[in-house]
Amino acid sequence: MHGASRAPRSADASVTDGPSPRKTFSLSTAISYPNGAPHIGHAYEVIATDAIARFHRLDGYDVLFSTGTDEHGLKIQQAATKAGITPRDYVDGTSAKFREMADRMGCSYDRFIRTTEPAHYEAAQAIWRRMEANGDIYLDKYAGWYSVRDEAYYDEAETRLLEDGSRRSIATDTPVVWMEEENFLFRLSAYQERLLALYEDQPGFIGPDTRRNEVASFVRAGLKDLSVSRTNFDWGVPVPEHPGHVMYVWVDALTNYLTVTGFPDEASPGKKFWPMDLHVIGKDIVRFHAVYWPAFLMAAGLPLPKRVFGHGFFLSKGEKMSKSLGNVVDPFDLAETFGVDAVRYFCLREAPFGGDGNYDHAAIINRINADLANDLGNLAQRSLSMVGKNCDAAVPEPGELAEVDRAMLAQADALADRARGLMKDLELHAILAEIWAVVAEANRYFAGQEPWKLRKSDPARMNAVLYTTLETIRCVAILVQPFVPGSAGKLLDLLAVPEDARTFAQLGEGGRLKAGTPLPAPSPVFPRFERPEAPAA
RNA sequence: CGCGGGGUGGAGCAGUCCGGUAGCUCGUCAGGCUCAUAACCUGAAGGUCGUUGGUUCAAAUCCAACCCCCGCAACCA
Repeated sequence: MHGASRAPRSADASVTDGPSPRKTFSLSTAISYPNGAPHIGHAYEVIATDAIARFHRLDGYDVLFSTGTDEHGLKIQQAATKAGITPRDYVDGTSAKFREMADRMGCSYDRFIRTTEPAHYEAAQAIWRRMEANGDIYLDKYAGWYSVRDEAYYDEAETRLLEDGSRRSIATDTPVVWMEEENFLFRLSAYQERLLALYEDQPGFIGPDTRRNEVASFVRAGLKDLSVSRTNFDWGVPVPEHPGHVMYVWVDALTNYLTVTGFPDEASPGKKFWPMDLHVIGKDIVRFHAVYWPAFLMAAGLPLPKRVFGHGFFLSKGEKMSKSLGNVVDPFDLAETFGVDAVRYFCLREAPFGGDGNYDHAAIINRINADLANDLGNLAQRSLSMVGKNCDAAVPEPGELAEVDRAMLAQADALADRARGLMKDLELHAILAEIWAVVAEANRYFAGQEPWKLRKSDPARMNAVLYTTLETIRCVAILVQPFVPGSAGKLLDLLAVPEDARTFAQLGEGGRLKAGTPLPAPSPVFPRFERPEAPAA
């Protein structure tokens, strides 16, 4: 049941055998709340996480990459009622769209978790029982002004009375009603010191740094116990032994990360993936992942994830995208217009990972044409077409390499370690910048060596230059696989690099091109994007 | 009163933690090349780094005050 992998994993099959267990790397996106259509933000998160997952797979790790949908809660129940169908039918439809989106974006998740799965109910109830057994969950009567829209209680002072006698929250301006509930509370207040110690001792737990500062100051301001059950609706995971209660959505939702590792089954093959190495989430839900989640896990006596990273948002002309402003960008449209790899490249290159980015058509077109088509695509095309015409369509014999050639290759070979170092800090944009610096260098090298002149004056030298260029492209292509998997694969096809020779272990001396290997006819890998319509106003 | 992010050549950004010739991408202009996807290479123009004051031999970078922009409701990463 667990770990059903749907994406082809060519390289993995051959190396999983053998007695020594490989080092693991497990990571997740947040699970999406499917009460609307997926937009570019969801796409961004799953694309970035996919790139990190692919990077580690290529680097020899045994990877678990999970994503999915968070399907419970009052808002879903209400949306379903409005649509005149059951919550179950409702989420079956909307969850599928999120999964389609991840597929469309070329994401190689190993597990798409839905919180409505039986396995997840079991996990959520198991963690509940553990927290309860630890004495951190207790029953309490609660009364206060409740906002359905916010799913939150407010103190009377946080509300205001309108002229018509109704009451609204001041902060959110949503209607509130007086509610009295018997609720289970989680003893969050007991974890304040331990959480602060966690942030202190494990500075990498929350990233980027600015987010950690925010969270730490929030915790330092004092934590109140958290209401973790609801009785006013029933679309949720039932609280064990208390059929009238369903769990607060965040208890339920956060537990998905355990579910995907097979929790609570001790014998599950996924157990080795807990604790996860990384949760990639939006900056708006850092608090839930960096405060509630570790507190729940501490209460349950379970190990904590290594890192929670809050990425930024893509803004439209500096404004938040929103349905009401009508400036949302549909990921399906984007992929249709520009191609999946172009969208992936843009998202990961345009904004520093962790910071906000700006989306606009001119920017993505510019990236596609300048970086993908002109720099890398054209480098491949100009070198491969020379090889096709002048080297019998096979990898040329390099002969003795000159100093410039070796310097070029040294730069390409140095990329892997630089990339690994930057990946540790999740500097995805910087990895791409480093790779493209080598691409620029390769273009300079090619122009400087003028192989088209050597063709007549010194064919052996031409061969060395072309070989060096092809080899540089090979290294670049292997390294960009996590970011633009489809195009990188095509590029490697053009270089006749076998499917099983495309991991980071084959970078540099580990897998140099063999002279004489026949090459297919070159064709453009990254076409330029030409505006179909007249320049927009 | 608040919390956070930001104000650097035409545009978008890096650099600010650990002061010391202001850098990158795109755009513009000029030149080169012709292998290549009107691509590639070279060079140039263009910024008193929000303002004011302070520390210092030296500040985009440290300190203080101030000004401006954007989030901290909702659908939502």
